Amino acid sequence: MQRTAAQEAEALFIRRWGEMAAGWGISRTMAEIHALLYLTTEPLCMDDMMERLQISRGNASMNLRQLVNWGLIQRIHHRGDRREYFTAETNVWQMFETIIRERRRREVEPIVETLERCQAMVAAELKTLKGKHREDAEIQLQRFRGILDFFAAMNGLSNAVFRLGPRGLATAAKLLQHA
Amino acid sequence: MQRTAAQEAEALFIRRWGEMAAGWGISRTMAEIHALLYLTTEPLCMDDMMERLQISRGNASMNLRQLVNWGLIQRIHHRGDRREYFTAETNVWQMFETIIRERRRREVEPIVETLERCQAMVAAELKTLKGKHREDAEIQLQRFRGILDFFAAMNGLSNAVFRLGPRGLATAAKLLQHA
DNA sequence: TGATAGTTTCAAATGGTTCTGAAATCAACA
DNA sequence: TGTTGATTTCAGAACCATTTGAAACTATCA
Repeated sequence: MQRTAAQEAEALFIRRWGEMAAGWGISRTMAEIHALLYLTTEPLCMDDMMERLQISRGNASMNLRQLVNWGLIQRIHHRGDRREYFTAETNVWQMFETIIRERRRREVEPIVETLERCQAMVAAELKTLKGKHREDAEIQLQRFRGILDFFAAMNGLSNAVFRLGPRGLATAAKLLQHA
Repeated sequence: MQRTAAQEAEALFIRRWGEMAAGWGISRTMAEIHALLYLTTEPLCMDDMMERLQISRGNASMNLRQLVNWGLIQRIHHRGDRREYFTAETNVWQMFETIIRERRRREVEPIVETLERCQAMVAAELKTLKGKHREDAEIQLQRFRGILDFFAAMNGLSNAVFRLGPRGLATAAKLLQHA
């Protein structure tokens, strides 16, 4: 059976999307399922995906659940069909916002909290310190502040871009060209 | 021996920084070494770090090399001392730019290349297709384009922000507030 | 050139994550 | 409520990246 260009392109994209995701701490399979749904117009059921990606039922189930939790795909029920179907968000802009918000919540917030605690700990001890020790503590505080400031600025920027909506990125880039 | 707040804060930050990095596809140890150097004013040698982080010589060597490759830390030689010392970039802004550029080069560029190939493959076949097949192929092309456009906009924005320099992020966010 | 301190390399071990497959559970319908 | 088909769970298997430690290598100095 001759494969069409569309089929080959699909396979190629799915593979690469999975590889890229793996480099960003997202499981290859989760990304592959997402890629498959992103490219497909009709909703797919679990068996479709197991067949297409050659994965086990358990694996499919776990990763589908995660994708739903992230808000990147949706469950769909067809009347008169007991199976569940899934579709992906196809608005890339929306996808991006979802991913950024989730990762911020899961990974950035904990480190910000830690940094604030570190700052507080050292600041509390600062007045009891003298000489070299005091200088060192002050430098350490600067370092913590450096990262905190960065994250704050990053949040500000991403919120501003989100606020601009779907064309936000391009608009923002254009605006900044002339800044 | 009583630990100072500064020492505890250091340990806490190093641990969390490593955990965060692990969630982003960067090895825990690499990030811990980086965190240690980021907080320390004097350059450290390999043995200092092995001791401090409880890691083997080989591990330290490999990760130090990677960090140097990324451009996040520098080798330093002290006259009359055969050992190599290392320091980290402490300008968070610069750090950020370095990381974004590296990851773009390593992870984003390959997927962009793949997407362009996918597009080309499908586009070439498009004129031979009719009816439903043609519609499907057109939708697939839209999906590929969607991601490509997104990456292009993202590149544009990050370049614009880089161009603004150290205060770029904050400036950009402020500008966009009023857009 | 030999001796020594320092660094890199690499095969093997480890540890942690992901995946499988079958049993348990759940939900819809008669 | 029982039957059936779909989904979830989970213990063990498989897999992969990281780490170790020792040997090889390199550079410096006497």
